[in-house]
Amino acid sequence: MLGMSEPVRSLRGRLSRQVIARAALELIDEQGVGAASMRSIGKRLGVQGMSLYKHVGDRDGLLDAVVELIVAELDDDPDVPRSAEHGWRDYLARLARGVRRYAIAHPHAFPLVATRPAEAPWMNPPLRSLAWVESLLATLQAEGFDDAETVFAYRSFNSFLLGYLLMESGARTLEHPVDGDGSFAADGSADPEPVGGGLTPTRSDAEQEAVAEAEGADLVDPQGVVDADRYPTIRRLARGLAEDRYAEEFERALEEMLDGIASRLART
Amino acid sequence: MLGMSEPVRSLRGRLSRQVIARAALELIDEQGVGAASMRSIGKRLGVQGMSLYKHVGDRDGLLDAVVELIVAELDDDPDVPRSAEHGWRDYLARLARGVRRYAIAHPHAFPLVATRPAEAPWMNPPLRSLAWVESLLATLQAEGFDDAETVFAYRSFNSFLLGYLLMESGARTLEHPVDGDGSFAADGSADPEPVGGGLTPTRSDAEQEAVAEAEGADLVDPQGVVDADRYPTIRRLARGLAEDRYAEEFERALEEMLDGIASRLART
DNA sequence: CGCGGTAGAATTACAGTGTAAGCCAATCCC
DNA sequence: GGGATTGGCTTACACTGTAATTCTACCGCG
Repeated sequence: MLGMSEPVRSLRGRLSRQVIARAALELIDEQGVGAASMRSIGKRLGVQGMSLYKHVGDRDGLLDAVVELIVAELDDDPDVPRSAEHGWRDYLARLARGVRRYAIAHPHAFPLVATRPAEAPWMNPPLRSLAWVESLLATLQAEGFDDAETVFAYRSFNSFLLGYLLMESGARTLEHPVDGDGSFAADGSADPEPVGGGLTPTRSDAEQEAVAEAEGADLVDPQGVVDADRYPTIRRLARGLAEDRYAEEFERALEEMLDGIASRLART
Repeated sequence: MLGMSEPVRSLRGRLSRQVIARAALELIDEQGVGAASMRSIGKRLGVQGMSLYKHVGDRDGLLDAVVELIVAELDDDPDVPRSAEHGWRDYLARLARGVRRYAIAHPHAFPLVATRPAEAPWMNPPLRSLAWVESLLATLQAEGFDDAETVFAYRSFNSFLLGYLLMESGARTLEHPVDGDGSFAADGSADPEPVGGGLTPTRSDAEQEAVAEAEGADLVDPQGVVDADRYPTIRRLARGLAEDRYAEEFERALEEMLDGIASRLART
């Protein structure tokens, strides 16, 4: 038709599990997981939302694809080793740093990696792929770990990274907010009569809530300043607690975790 | 009206943030977080769904209330100490065991405790309440910890519990499934062309996916049996990896974490 | 060159979700 | 008693995931 430069040119075949996951991850990074709806992902790809189902099957499938995509960043990370050329400590340390890199790259998505149900009880975050788990286990065994030591190291590795990085990415998320969990940001009203008494040693249970001086209650004002009378220690340590020492602390905690594994080796 | 024994008797005042959170937590425990919608919670309380908004303000508020409720189980736990009568090690260990108790009591809800955005960057899971954080920090200081040591111990405590318990509750969740994340269970079709190449050292990026022998791909069959050719180490260690040694391992890992704090104390 | 067959995107439709707005009755306080 | 207020009810709407169906551009074949 004469002036029509590009009459849309057929979207056929432009979609795939991979490009969908990529688009979803972008949305999550920019606006939180709640923003990644089928329709919004479709829109970003110039496609109709329902079309995604041919490739991901399901919303759960979509999220699984996102998790795979994130974990797959390890494959492209040049500092992550394929085998223990410089010993198991170096191997595990580099791998751990690779995991931290992707966790920091996707603070809004990391909780997904950490909490999505696994395909088997031993297939734990943050590796979450048969290939990487096999690689880790086989590498340790090649380094002389026996079965029990290997399992021990695997669990130490997982739970250390999970805990540390969830803490770190949780704190970082607060600095780049976006919205709670999905849906839309509600105005910050609040003033929430807290549900638990809070450390009072009363062990009763029912019918005694009465009035209970429920006024000021646990509260952190918008600036993050806490009631100095009730929480003096927090108040005093607040600055130190908020300080970003995550990088060095990670290195130190990592070494400590590796020491734990080493001492377990020495013990047998 | 003669025969009308109880003409409904006015639901007025029966609702509160607390009873709502309780109902929501029951639903979550039984059927996963996705099952706890405003309307379904309302139904369980014999109430209209919209009525909840007068008490929780928001869905986020609801989830926060659930988290508060769970953490508040520490208040009623007779084995959780209020102060370090038997030294800081005993104090931290008992507190940690209390946290583990509520994590195990609510495996479907624990990810909420672990990942819900905090009110301040230093207010980390799994304690999540000013009262408990204040208690922990003050107790340590009373035991002679200086500021840096206190912060260090706080972080170690948090990230250890977060990691270990998320791993454990994740594995346990697989044994008591229910449904992925919300919505309804999709039939277990799958066969998902994996999104990442998986450990291949190729660093290209685009246009080379071609066919890529994408057949068998990373797969764990319904019985949890893996391809023994491709993943021999996993296959061999599978039994050991799946074994439930969480209780003893927790105790050992806990001691190790406490050792880390102790050695940090000694170093100054 | 044409011509199914088919894969993959579009369309329609529906139940379920969070929540804004307004209503109305029960309760409380004077 | 009689407002005022509280708290549950109703209605309504935009948005979600997804089942079912239709359309259409492309592929391999003759």
